[in-house]
Amino acid sequence: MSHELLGLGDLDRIIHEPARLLIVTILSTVEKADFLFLQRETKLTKGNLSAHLGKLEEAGYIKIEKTFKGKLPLTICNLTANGRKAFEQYRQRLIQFIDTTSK
Amino acid sequence: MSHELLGLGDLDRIIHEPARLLIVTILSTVEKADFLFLQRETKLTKGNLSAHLGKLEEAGYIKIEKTFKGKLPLTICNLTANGRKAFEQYRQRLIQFIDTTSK
DNA sequence: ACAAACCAGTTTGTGACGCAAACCGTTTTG
DNA sequence: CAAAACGGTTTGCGTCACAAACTGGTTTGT
Repeated sequence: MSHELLGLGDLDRIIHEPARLLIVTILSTVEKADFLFLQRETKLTKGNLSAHLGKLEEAGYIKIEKTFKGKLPLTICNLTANGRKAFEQYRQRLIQFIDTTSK
Repeated sequence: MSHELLGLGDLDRIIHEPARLLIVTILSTVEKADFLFLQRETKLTKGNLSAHLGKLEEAGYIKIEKTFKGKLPLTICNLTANGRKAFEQYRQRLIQFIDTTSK
């Protein structure tokens, strides 16, 4: 078993964090989600969710659009092309890991 | 997609850390490994490796045996039953995640 | 009309963590 | 007998995840 092959060394830490992996996974199925929807689905606190969204945006993995629904603020997120690519690559690494460790 | 099903909420953080995942994966194939062997395989610094081994031991996932090879200290590690179980459970969660996200 | 409660988030504080550099006691080498 | 090497451990530091506190605005109650 080559440990280079395991590819664990260069796992994307942005996506590796479980809370963010969950967010990204959700976004990968839905192409638009507002803050409160994400909060309900992830069960994260607002503060926590806000921070993770900030990191994902800063990494260029999601786009955050701030608008209004009536008079209330509304934050809408969607995966960018880079985000989708990073997610897919992360999944591939997991698959590779699982595959390598199952023999 | 139920996010409960993704099981990302209760990923074992001890094992989730890539460096430790690598260590545990190696130990799962070898049933005994000394410090320097692990260092060569993981390419971690000594300090880093020492700290991670400490956490794994504290978690009850590995047993650390300190002996001597001739006159030099020799640290030998092996996975405990709990460690093996935790590793297998972690792999199962990854498999479940991959499976859930591939449809 | 004015306070109290609510909404949709952001900022702050804190404890834990990952990492490498510095260190330590011992042993071999020049 | 210095000095470098061995086999690690401890320290220091920047970063992070998390929840509590806060903010700016809106609705509700009286």
